[in-house]
Amino acid sequence: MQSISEAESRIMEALWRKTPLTAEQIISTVGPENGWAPATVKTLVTRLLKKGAIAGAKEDGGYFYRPLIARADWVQSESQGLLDRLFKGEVAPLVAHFAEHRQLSAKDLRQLKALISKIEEDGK
Amino acid sequence: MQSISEAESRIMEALWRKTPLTAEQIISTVGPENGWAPATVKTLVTRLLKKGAIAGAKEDGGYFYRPLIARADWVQSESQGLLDRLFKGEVAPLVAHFAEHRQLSAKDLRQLKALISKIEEDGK
DNA sequence: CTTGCCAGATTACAGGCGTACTTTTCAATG
DNA sequence: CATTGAAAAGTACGCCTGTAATCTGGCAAG
Repeated sequence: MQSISEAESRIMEALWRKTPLTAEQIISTVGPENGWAPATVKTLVTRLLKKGAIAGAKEDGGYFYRPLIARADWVQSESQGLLDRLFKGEVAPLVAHFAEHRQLSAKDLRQLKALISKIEEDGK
Repeated sequence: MQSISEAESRIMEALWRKTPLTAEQIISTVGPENGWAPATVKTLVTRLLKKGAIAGAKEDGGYFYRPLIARADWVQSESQGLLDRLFKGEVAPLVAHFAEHRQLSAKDLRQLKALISKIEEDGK
């Protein structure tokens, strides 16, 4: 509950990509990705269990882990903090910042315009 | 150099708001803001000194601290990390996320449209 | 019924962080 | 020159994190 650490989030990402996963599967995806020993992955899984961020249960022949919190919720709390701390909670300055640092691709621009149109459409 | 911690960033913010500041001034702004004892603020200042994030020097009668790194640079590394970790480096999904969570104010929308227009204008 | 495997718990340990006090070292002032 | 006052360095300490190994208890297979 009290915030997922950086390393722990790697486990979560794996589970959000594909759910459920066995311990074996988590270890074989997340381990190599991060250069972690199996024991390390198990520790992180244990901590996530204790935090209530994931749950494990045996289902049809295997033992599977599932995330208990939604990625969107996690993303929300992570990005809200940054937005508040760095940009006084305003989205536009954040985007402006990325624009200044050449992080705005043509694709982003296209998607942003579409997004804005859609929002205005809905609001109408 | 190796990343400014959350608590340390409060000191930096004070120095970015107004530079230079004396130890006294830092303590009297940052301390109450965060409920920190003077000793705590001094520790954070020391760590920032050791990290090379700020510098202290005596100038006309007082001892003043100045930031050695620009806020823009710090904001950049902070937000880049989040963008990469959470949104695969794409800005549009980030904005979409905020839109879905009602974090997009009318003001933001207006500013975003202006920003996009300006970018397209420049690119032309 | 026994044995072995695996999930979960326990233990380990160093480094960073938040919080804070104490000691040392200078520079200025009397 | 001596004292003082503040800056900087050192000490402290508990918690979280990253990294990892080991112990334990229950279920499944033989």
